[in-house]
Amino acid sequence: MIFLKFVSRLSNVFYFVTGYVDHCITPSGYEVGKKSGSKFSSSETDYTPTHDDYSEPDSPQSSLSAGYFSGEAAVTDSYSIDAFFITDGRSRRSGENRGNQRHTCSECGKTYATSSNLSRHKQTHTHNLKHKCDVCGKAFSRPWLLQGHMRSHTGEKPFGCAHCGKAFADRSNLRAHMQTHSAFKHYKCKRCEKTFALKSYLNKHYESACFKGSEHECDVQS
DNA sequence: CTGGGGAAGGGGCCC
DNA sequence: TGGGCCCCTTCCCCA
Repeated sequence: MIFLKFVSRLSNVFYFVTGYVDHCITPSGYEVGKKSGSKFSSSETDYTPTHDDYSEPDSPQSSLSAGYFSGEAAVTDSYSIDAFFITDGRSRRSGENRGNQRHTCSECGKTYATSSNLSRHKQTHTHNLKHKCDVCGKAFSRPWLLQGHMRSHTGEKPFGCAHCGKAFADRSNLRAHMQTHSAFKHYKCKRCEKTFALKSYLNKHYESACFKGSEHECDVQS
């Protein structure tokens, strides 16, 4: 069973921020990541924000780096950049090719891969927020949203960057932070050709004077 | 205007 | 059916 799970993760997609090694991080920092066993380098696995091009990993090693930072906040784990950008395969892309019947919401017409997903979605129509914070009273639709919210009260930051030591309460925020370590800026403005490391930066740029009032589309620098 | 981080929402999938 | 974990995305705020 454990082996099957392991194999399953082997087939999962992953991505990696390019340019990081040569342009940004300290050698020692990268070595920490290398210890995780990943053989990938920027030359062989380019991170593509459109997620159109994934490569199969040759090595299953990932997860956590050897580094451990204990800053002001309690950091449970620290993640190297290569380890961090290897997913466990539960990404939204993994089920796209299944071709299963979609489940449609009778209220809004949105479709979902599973009945469970549809059921969960329907809760957003009823506004049934049954997961309530004991501290501030704020309610959430899902338990893990409450968990993440509680970290804002406790100051817990389980996700640490193995390269700079900064810790985050949210994994996605750490992921975004990892991209700031990359010297390559994958998102390019179609009008002025300025490039940005994060898509959100580009979107903000689009809302700036450069692109105000005209059509735009996200372009990815190749 | 850009860069960065915090917080939250919601879909995919597994158990 | 629902919890839990994954992911991406967006919004907001601040330097």
